[in-house]
Amino acid sequence: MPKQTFINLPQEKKDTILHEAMLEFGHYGFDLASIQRIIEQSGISRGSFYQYFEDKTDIFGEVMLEISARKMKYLNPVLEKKEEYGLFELLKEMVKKAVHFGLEDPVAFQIGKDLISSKTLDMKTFLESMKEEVYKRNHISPESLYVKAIENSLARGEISNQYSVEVILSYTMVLVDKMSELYWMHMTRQTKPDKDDSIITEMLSILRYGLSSSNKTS
Amino acid sequence: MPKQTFINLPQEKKDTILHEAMLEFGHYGFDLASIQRIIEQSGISRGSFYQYFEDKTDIFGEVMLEISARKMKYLNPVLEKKEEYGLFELLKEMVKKAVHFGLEDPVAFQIGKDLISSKTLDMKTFLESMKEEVYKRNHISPESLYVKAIENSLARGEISNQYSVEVILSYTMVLVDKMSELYWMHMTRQTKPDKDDSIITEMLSILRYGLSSSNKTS
DNA sequence: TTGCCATGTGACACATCTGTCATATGACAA
DNA sequence: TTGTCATATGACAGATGTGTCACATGGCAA
Repeated sequence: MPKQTFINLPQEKKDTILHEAMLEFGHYGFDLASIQRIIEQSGISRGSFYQYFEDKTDIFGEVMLEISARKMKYLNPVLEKKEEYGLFELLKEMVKKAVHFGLEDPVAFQIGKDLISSKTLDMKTFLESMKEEVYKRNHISPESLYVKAIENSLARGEISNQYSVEVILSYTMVLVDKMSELYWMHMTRQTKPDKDDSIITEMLSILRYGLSSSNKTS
Repeated sequence: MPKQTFINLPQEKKDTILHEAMLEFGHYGFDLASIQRIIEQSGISRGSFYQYFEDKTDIFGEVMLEISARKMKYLNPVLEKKEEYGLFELLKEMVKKAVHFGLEDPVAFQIGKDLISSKTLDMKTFLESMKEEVYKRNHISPESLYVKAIENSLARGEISNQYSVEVILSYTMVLVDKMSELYWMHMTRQTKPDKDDSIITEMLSILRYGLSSSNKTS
């Protein structure tokens, strides 16, 4: 957690520092990110930095919280209606919102995407507790979200009960990632308007048929 | 490429150095790996190291080639019969072999698994050319392998032609990763014998039904 | 034996980074 | 005005890392 000194800072200064830190972490990843460069870019002195934060991990945590807060703004409209969605609609909406977040806030997006791979031993446990914190703040986790949607769809008979929820969940989560990646590539390469989500539709229809009850008797 | 001096070395010494380098890269990843530690562990001097290799990238490349050579030993039995397999059998065999490789050569496995995430800018292009090199040496690439299998299965009517090959390929490759991960976790946590591949079977059957022609008319 | 050449060695120069500390600044209260 | 306290600063110590270079060693050929 940042020190009180940082919290007391005028919002503008806080924003600058966090922004520069985001750029640094996004560009170099955690391990290679340099406090040196962050303070140079932010225009604060070395001494000040250590009066704001304990160390690199500390500011990194703050950056992660900021990013997750921003991302939640995009996801919340979907989450609020989560009871209404079946699994497939939920997946589609989540993918679209995640990518829209990336398009409109690329700096934040970049970090969340592939910063998750540090080799510092302490880092893995730190990231785990980070996730816990984020889930706690937002009263939600991907697992609980998707498990609920899966159970809903099971109850509705949209999904065959021949598969275990664990396997469906794994399947689901890995597809979310892949669909996001493909949709992202599609959205960033095309100059076309926003509307073409045919890639998501196509991948989801494979999933839908794969999980459909009709297989049960085949 | 390593210098001639390294190539001239007695095999035992070469093995020691590459082994220690593998441990180092596996433990710390490329960015945080230290030549210092590699030479300490290998018992060679700093000067010698630079007479063997240009720099860290150089020895890393050699390590990657060694790993891919080892992995190919596991995959080759499958690849030799690739024409005989349909997509689903091929996927199953590839996953099983990849995990068996991991079980029997964990050090090598670890590096291949998640070392692919360096942030050094040059690194991304380096890794790309590395892959090219490996594919060239083995006259194969995952893409070509799976595309062929998909086309075979399409020809046999096992797969509906309502989906594009690109989407099926994406689907396939991401599932290979996930199935490997799950099967790996299963194999490393259980003390049970080797035989239980039910997780793979379950995930593949979702894929099989998802891609099956019968959906076409539904 | 002598001389040559491939190989081995570690001290060294230079760079980068982190975290600390003595000191400066500036605002506000007494 | 003066004293106090939060904040700001950058020089500094200490760690770690890379790549080089002048010199040592040891085997082999003449």
